[in-house]
Amino acid sequence: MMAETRDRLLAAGRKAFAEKGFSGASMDDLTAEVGLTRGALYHHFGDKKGLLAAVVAQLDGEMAARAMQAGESAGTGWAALEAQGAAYIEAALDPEVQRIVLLDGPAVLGDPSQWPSQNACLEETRNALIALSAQGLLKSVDIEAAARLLNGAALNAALWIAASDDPPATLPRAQEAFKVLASGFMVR
Amino acid sequence: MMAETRDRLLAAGRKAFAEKGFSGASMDDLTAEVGLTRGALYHHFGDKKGLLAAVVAQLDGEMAARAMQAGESAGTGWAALEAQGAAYIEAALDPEVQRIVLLDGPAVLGDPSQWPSQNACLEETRNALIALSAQGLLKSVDIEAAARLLNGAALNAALWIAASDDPPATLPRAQEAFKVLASGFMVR
DNA sequence: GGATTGACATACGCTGCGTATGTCTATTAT
DNA sequence: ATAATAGACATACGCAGCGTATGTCAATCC
Repeated sequence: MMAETRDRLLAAGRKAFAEKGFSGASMDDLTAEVGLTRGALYHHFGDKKGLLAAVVAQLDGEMAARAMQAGESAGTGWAALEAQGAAYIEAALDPEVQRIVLLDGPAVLGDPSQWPSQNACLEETRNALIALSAQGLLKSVDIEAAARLLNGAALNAALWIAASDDPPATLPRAQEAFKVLASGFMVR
Repeated sequence: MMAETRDRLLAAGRKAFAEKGFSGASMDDLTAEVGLTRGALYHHFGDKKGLLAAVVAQLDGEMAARAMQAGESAGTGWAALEAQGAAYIEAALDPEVQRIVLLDGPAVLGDPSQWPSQNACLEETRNALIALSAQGLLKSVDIEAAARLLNGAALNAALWIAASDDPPATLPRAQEAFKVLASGFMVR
């Protein structure tokens, strides 16, 4: 019963934050939509930010799962990183992800790498780079820095795509450029 | 007289937004600090978002000026882009820039490329890439996409650096990695 | 010299958050 | 079995903060 209430609030929060943004979402409306009051919300999540953090963690997990799957099915080596980046860009095209994880999340909760959810996507990128390094396919660069830059590039690409006139047409442009850019880390 | 009032409000907004974030900044407090009331603010900027937009435009202009100067003094060719990127990363280390332009700005005003201030830094990067392309030093990539990715990488690097334990030590790691990454766009 | 516009201040209402308090149910202890 | 306690919510309250409507005063235009 209690876990179900939490889930309902989480789902309502996800919807409201995606549609109206963090500051635009009313906790009164949000809770009423699932037949509850603010009392339940503050009991489970502490405050408005707490709910956002929970929603972000959920979305982050889903994104990482997709990226990991994409990386695995692309086999090993350099193709895995490229596939992962492409998947990340695609995931970030989701309006929910965009608004909640990429825009409001950092503004309200601070730098993503400090989140308890520990930015699972960044972790994925790091792992891929480590694997490449072990295979001798990577230039000698700072892994952490490289992962950061790649992630940032992909993230910004997604923002660009979503705001563009024709997202479906922009997507491949970004993904192609990402591959070329990432090749900067490749041994020649 | 009137321009001076506007400037005072702008300065107060810049300070308040930097220190307390957008939602944390009170328009009452902010205006009182320069001996005015909210009436003046709404007269000059329309609403709270209007003030933020004006502050962002100001900061954006300053950043672009610094990046351009760095690019010019680095001479021509590939070094210019690298210097520009490094300057961008450094500029983004400023807490004011960080909080206002990189965090709250996108969350409140939406994608930076849609801002009236037209993200001057992105423009700089684009120009540098065009110059490189004309010199035949650039792989055949989508210029717009490339500029986006480079900018995103630099931006995220800045966020990482600022949140790190030892920013001064992290800075060179990021800048070095940026150079390596950017070389992905270089003809071999 | 009256009318109009611009540059602010003042007053008001409403939304919305967080907290304090109340109620009911389900355990746990005795 | 019942008393006590803790958990899961709802209700009630206070307060900050935004936007708007209205008022005032000076400058300018006709």
